[in-house]
Amino acid sequence: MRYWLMKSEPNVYSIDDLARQQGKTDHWDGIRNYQARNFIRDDMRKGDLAFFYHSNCQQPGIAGIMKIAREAYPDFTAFDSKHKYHDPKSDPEQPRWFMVDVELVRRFDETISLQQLKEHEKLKDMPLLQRGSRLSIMPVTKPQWDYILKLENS
DNA sequence: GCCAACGTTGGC
DNA sequence: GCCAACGTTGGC
Repeated sequence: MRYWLMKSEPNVYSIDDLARQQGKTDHWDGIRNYQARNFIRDDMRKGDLAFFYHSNCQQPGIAGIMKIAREAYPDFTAFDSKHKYHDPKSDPEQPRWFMVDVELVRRFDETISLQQLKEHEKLKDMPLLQRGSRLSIMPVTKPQWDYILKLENS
């Protein structure tokens, strides 16, 4: 079982939006980066856990936990010419982009802020904290995962 | 809104 | 295959 961190801009799609979905489950669309795609397509498995990270907002940080509810399948928004995530280079015969389904496990009472994460030497190797890193889907090691969970109530 | 860092595109 | 130009990301 693996652990992940998945970024989303809350003004586009927040953890509250996920909480409002039927069964608190939704597809995670719009990944248009090859490294991120490879992670979800090749390495994510049903039952893996992921942090929901809010990016590009007033308080960037980890807002809660999700579970991977369905493994990778073609991102159908790429096929829709009217969709903002449309990519003419992806077609149903040879899909370029993939998505998974996620299910909300729980929201944190308070977001674990990026600033807070930066304060911990134990987390300094996370891709999230690397200078200039823009990766939107990234693996989290078990020690990192456990360490971050302990920050929740500190 | 600014801007540094990064990924992608496309001419050559 | 190089690399300049461009678009995007995301913290601040």
